[in-house]
Amino acid sequence: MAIKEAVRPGGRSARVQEAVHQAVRELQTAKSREELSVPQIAHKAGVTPSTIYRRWGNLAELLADVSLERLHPDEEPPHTGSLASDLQAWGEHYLDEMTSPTGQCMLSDIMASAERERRQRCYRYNETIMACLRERAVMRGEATPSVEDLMDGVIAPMTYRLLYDLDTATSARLSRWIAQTLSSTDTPG
Amino acid sequence: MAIKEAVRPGGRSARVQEAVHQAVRELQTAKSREELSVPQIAHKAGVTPSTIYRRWGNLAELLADVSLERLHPDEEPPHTGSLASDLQAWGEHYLDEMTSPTGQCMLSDIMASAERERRQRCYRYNETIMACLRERAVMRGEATPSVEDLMDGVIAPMTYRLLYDLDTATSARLSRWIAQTLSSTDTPG
DNA sequence: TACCTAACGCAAAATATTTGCTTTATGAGC
DNA sequence: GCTCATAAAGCAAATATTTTGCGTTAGGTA
Repeated sequence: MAIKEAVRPGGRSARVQEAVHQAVRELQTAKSREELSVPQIAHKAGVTPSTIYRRWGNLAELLADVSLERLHPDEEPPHTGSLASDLQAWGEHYLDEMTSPTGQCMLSDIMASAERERRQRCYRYNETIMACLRERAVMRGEATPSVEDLMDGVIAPMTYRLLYDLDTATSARLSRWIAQTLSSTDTPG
Repeated sequence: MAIKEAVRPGGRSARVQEAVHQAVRELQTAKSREELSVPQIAHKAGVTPSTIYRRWGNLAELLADVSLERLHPDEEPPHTGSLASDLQAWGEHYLDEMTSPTGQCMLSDIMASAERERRQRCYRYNETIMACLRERAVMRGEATPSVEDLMDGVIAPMTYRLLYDLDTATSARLSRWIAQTLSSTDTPG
């Protein structure tokens, strides 16, 4: 099953998709992950289970789809004056979200997806944010590392710890990652 | 369901566990992930499905259990003379394993596990290896970063890309991560 | 307006999962 | 060694989920 990006918009498909997503989001607030089932979601969404199976394949992919949508940037990260502080501010907000039970579920739902594309989209999402913050810094004339270096130096350790060792995903460490990553360009040569 | 580490060893439990693990490993070579099922594994292992459900809870946890066992260090990483080259050698081998279809399955099976403990064990496993390589370097009198810095600087970006953006998990990048990580201690202050 | 077709509903069939109860095998105490 | 207590396995019935074939509906297009 391929990831469907654009179902015919505005039509019945779109309504069904929205109803199902909505049903998942509502049920998630009331029930634990293990209590969720496709028939249950289908019933709440006013849809037959086979519709869900045909569209998403299985529960895991559906949950991953919903989580990925939730991840999307509501708005641009706040401006704080420097790349270091932009990274710190955005990162602390992100850590807050992702260390919460809801955030942890989102992360593991996405990781549990068999679709490589889906996981990659998660990567691209963070990449877009890094590119945005970096662009601001460039405009201000700051020396900046490449987007790739930001991904490796800041996003990677943060995500790694969010996934594997939650207790060590802290804003104190975030500061270190940022400092370390920026230091390689601040004093070039 | 908690992770069971030590079932009564040598007894029937151990035999069942081994038979089931074995059955999974054999079936994995012949079938794709989506074709695997608990009843099928149970049959191959000469066991009833309910035994598997009671011991592991579901297919995902069983697969995660098997994958985690496979991850365990067969032997100590080879000595190559310096921390940088030890890291490079071990890392290339690890990348090789984990970029293969089998390795990718292992990773996602482990990530799909709902058990935080299980994922954390994966972290500890890498930490042990980093500690081992670092210890060698210390014995040789090399300046070395902390284990935590090795995790953040080398393991994190490598794992992050293995999970989210496979094509960019390359040994060329590995060299960069190693160089970058070691440079912060090579020329201290 | 009249197709064409993707997506949905429905319901039966196939699978998978859970559960209550029975049986077996192991380890502990004698 | 023998007996007992118990954890884990087997079995089978009851549930629940997932798949599938086929008829229906609603958007899109000519």
